[in-house]
Amino acid sequence: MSLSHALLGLLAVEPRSGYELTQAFKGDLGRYAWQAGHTSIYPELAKLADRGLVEVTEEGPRGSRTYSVTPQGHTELRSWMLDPPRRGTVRNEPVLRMFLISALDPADALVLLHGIAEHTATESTNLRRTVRDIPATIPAGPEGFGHLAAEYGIRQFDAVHDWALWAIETLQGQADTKQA
Amino acid sequence: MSLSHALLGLLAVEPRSGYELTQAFKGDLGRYAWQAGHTSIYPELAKLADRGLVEVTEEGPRGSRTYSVTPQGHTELRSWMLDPPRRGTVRNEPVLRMFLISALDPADALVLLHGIAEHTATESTNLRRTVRDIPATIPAGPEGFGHLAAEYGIRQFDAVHDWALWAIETLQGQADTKQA
DNA sequence: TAATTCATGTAAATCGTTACATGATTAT
DNA sequence: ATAATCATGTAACGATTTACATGAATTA
Repeated sequence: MSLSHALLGLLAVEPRSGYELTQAFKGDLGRYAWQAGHTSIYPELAKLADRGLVEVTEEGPRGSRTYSVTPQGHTELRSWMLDPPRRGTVRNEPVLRMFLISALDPADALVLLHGIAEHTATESTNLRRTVRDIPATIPAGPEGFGHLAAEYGIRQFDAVHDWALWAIETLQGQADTKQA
Repeated sequence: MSLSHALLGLLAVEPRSGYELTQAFKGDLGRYAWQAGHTSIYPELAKLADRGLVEVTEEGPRGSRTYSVTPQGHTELRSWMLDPPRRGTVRNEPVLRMFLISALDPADALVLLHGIAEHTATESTNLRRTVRDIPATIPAGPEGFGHLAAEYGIRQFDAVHDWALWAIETLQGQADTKQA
């Protein structure tokens, strides 16, 4: 279960309350990497605190509690990040669709591929816009790394886009050959 | 929950028993797209049968039962494949790590990035070998599509590899600038 | 003062994994 | 005969989601 590590990582960048963590999951993090709602975040914070990996370092208005990562928490996070990436849960719907394309007839497969080409083009454009809004010089601090993640996304979307175009050509080429 | 659609898709390509489906998830499908063990597959097959999306079309030795997709099942599968891809569960550990890179100090970040560059190079090479073993001409039937999925994987790994090299340069460039 | 946002929680239901369990058939 | 593989299942536990619930502080 990686929710604990997601929380640890976010708190390592900057101490936050459960509410603020919940907001973080509503942005690109939840969109591209890991989803979580407040009903799983609050209990998980309590568990992390029990294990001594985080602690409440500040209490604010409306009963808000700001959590920080303890030294043990940092150690745990670091080893999860750098350890031999043991097989985590693989659950990727878009890729599953790729594997199941063979269950569609060729006409439907082309419709699907055209949709993918369109979607990836849109997403890539959106991410490029996001990057353009970030100052040109990469800041030295934690913010600079958002740049790395965005660039990662752009390259990924572009690769899938190019693949979809290639796949469409390949399938159409086959169909033409058959008809001839 | 996409397990039902994964099963539907696999059975649409070719009728199989629960045991054979379990084997399918042990290959590239489970490695890259969707994981499932027999303890979730058997109950799910029963549910699909209850809903009339699959049916037992053959019984073999050792109590094995071969399932096929019904017409309703085909309809359901097709709309899942082509429908506006509503947001499925996003749960991607590698991408989560990308987002949390900012929680590491620069030296650790470089270690992580080097590991990624190495890993993606290896995976890409493996997949290229797999493709080379497939006959040069793409077969017309379902088998031909394995080619598409493999090409998808290769391009994805190459993109991440290039990104990691770029990220390493970017981070090192920053460090150098700072020191100068 | 009414609506919105901030801020946290619990309970029930669903889903998934691990461990447990059984027996038939085939290969050595 | 023994081991390996084929073939299916259940039970307990843990994680996740949806629905329910409350109240403080801020904004209009």
